Amino acid sequence: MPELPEVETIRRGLLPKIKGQRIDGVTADGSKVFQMDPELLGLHIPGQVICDLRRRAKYLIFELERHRLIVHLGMTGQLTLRNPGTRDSNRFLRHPVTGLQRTRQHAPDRHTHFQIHFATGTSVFFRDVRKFGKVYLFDISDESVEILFSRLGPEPFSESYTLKGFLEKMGTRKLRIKSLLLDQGFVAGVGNIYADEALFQAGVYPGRRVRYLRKYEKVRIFEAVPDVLRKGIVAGGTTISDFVDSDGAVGGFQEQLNVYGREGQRCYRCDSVILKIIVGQRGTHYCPACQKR
DNA sequence: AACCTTCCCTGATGGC
DNA sequence: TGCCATCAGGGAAGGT
Repeated sequence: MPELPEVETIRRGLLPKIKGQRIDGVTADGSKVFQMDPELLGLHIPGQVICDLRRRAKYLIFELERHRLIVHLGMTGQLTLRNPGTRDSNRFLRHPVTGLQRTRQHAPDRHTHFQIHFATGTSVFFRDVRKFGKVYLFDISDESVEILFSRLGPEPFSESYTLKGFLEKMGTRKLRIKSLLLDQGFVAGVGNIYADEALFQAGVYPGRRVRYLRKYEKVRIFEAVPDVLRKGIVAGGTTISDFVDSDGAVGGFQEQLNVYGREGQRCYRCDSVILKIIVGQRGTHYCPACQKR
């Protein structure tokens, strides 16, 4: 599940390879991931240069000369480069939930929803098995793009992410802290994995009601969120099932997870058995000794 | 307004 | 062997 570190890892991998490249052609299928007529891609995109690739929350924004192509990877979305000079891989990563996933550059298949081709022969593929991803195309002068981002909270690495704002937004809210961290309007970019890891690092039980948190606990959560996200980026993201970077390689942060996916295993810090519960309809992992109720 | 639940979607898995 | 329920979850929609 691509969260901020996975999306940022993709951005950093793609940017140097595609910046300044002129788009030669585009192919797209009729998938529901497209939030516009997919034929508009072929109509508008070819001929334009990719000026930049930015990220806002979990969205990737391809800045073209006259358009913005915006991609949200949803649950299983992948954005990869394919170099015609490199052999496609037949290696797979095995996962009990989502099964076999390619781990290297691969040829397009039935889940590949669009391809951007460059004159060099290189392509960018968007592949999404479960189709929870979304693709948008905006004219560069279309200000309605802001509607897409208007409800997003602060970027955890920006100056808009302040303790003061963090505490104020918590206010006297009654929901559970895990659910609040998943709310993209509270802080942008946190998903299920990093929410669990941040709460472990902060030593806070995920089911705690926000209004009953002590101030020092809120401060620790405030600090833990960017900290675990940063560690995730440094490790190249987390691969539980589908995530691959722009070169098709798996991430490394799954090796550093303290609680996520570790149900029944021992806590590295205190040797207690990690538990899994449901919070806000999401699987939630925690250490009952390090994160007391 | 705040909060909670349901839905979308696919492929692997386990029970019968 | 096949069939069906179950699970994973980001985010929007619908309900209370």
